[in-house]
Amino acid sequence: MDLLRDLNPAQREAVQHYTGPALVVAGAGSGKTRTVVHRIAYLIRHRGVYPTEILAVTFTNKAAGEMKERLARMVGPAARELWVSTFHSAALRILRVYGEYIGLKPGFVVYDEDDQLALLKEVLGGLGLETRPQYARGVIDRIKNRMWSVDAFLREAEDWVGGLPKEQMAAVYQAYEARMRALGAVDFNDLLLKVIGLFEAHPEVLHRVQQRARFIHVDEYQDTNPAQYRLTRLLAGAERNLMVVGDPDQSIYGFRNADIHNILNFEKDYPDARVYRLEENYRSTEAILRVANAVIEKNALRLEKTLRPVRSGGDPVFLYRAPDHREEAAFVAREVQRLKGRGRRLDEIAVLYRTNAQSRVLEEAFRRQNLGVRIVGGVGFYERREVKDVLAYARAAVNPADDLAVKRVLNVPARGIGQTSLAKLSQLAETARVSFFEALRRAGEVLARPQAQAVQRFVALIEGLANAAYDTGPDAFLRLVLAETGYADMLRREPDGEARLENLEELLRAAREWEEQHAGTIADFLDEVALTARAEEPEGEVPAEAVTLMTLHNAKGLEFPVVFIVGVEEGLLPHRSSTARVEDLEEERRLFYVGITRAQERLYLTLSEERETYGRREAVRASRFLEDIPEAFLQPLSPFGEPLGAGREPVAVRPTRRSSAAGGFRGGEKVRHPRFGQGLVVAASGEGDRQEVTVHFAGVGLKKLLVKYAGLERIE
DNA sequence: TGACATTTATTTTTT
DNA sequence: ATAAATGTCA
Repeated sequence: MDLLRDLNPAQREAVQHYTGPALVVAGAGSGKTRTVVHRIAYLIRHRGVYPTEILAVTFTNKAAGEMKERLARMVGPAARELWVSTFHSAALRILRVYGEYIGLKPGFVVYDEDDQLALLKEVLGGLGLETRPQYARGVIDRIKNRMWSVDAFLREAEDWVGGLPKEQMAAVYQAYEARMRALGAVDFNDLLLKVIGLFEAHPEVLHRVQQRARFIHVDEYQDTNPAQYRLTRLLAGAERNLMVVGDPDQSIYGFRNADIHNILNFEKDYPDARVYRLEENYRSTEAILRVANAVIEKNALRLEKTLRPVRSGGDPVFLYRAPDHREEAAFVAREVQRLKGRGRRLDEIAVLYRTNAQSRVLEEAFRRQNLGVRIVGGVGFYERREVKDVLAYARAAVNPADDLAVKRVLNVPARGIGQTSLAKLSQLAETARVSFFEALRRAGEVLARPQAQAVQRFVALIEGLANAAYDTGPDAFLRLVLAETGYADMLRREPDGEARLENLEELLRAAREWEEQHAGTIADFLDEVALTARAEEPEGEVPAEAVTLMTLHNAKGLEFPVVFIVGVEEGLLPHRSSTARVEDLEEERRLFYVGITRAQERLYLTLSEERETYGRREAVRASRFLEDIPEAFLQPLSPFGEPLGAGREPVAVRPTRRSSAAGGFRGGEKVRHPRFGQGLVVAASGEGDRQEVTVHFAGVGLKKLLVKYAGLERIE
């Protein structure tokens, strides 16, 4: 297969780039991944580079998996020698090998956000300080990301941060770090920071890793944070065979300390960098792209670039304004139903929103239309209580120093070890300066006979699990946990235990799937889980045919023939928390841009006039970003998806289902009104005499009517 | 200790 | 609207 065939001139040049730094500015849908994959294949086939010398870093594990697959197809078995992973997975892998060099315990665990918060709650309580753990976590994140020392923090930070004077916050940070060390835990930022520390303290280790990464690719470079930036520079070292790929217009992770300047300044960092620009868009129609360009043009912080469509013309971009969020969701569902009727497959359709909370109404609307949905992200699978409990047993077995995990499962299921006993044991751990688990071993010193015996049984249980952990695969180990701890029995006795047990079945399935791909123990599986984003989790039962629902953030890198972006309103997009600063506002605009450029053929923008948040109804205004789009680029729609404003009237109406019980009306029914004529019920509330319906009448618009007086007649 | 009622926070996005 | 945290009583 010719690696250069089927590439445009710009892609071809990038693919043939050999040594030295390179920046590939790749607009949305410009064949970015394709270019990287071909380049790696080209290095192997035509430049004599060994696969074991190539590293490719992606943003998500999923992206890494996809890239590996495409490479396998292109270069065959040699692909297995390539190093393709995320920054965090790569860092963890390095630390598992070289961690001892910098004093990491062999069995260290990776703490996720929830663990951090739980620990911080403890730390704040211990210091007698009052602030939200989330705030403290945010500050600690910032300290680590900027790689500040405590002194630097005291010098640089505002006097009052995260709800505390900065001196107190510094104390929180130090206590947090000390506890993390004692627990044998590292947080997400630590993964990167410790590798940086390792490389700086042990150049020979850096050198060895560099042999494994002589040719480096960093995907989504616009979303790298300062630590990732530093790590990249260290790895690129003197050889500097570094190709970064990205699009400043798609930088949407500023809140996670990603710094768009990393890509904007690449040419300053590497003055001899070659720059390749991929501006030809193969994904979207011209109609969609001109909207995208109109939106992103308004940003100041960018590298000038215009996406050129390859696909001319196309359907107009549609705009629908709903009376409220329910009707907005109903519109989307009806429209999807219509598209399905015209032969669209549901998996060709995505609905994107700014916040996860918006998914709920949509899910309900789709269910009413009997349309399957697949929700990506949202309430995390690995965040469910039962999953966390079972994994906490595994963590406790792998690393008994993990106090949080031990405390979590000590009395789950109930073992008669209550708050009082827990407090005494914690006290003992603190005064004796030993781990909580060690304190459990000495329970006899502080507890009465029955409690002490219960604790002893628990200690024996964990020790038994710990013994098994060395040589047991995740599936078998987790089964052991369920059986030995009585956890499964406990769930069987609970009212909603059935659903929880099913979730655990899902966990076991995930473990088995993992085992098919990797060889390893429960400890390795825990690593995997720690680095898995919510968007990459197992999803449980998904209908065979389903519409995809997800946040705009999760949609990055994906494409769909039909895309709906819902809630294009002030307060949501841009989000209310991001309107104060220009940088934040520009990021919101990029987020909108990312959403628009996911669409291949058809794009719908929808918004509501009223929306319920926190159970409170509020009037909302259209997003300021809509004003950036010339009116001629948008086609307003009626509630039935018929073009408005062009003098055309709604025609075909699609009743949802069977009509309801006598008298009552429901959404989707066709009705006749003595004065307004034919119309379609778009919403109904209340019952009997008090039933109120919202009806859309051709040429009249939406009317809210009391059924009792309206004199509506059902027609079909 | 557990069942139940009441209060409170939560909704920005996630490796 | 809802889930989690807190409080109250048996």
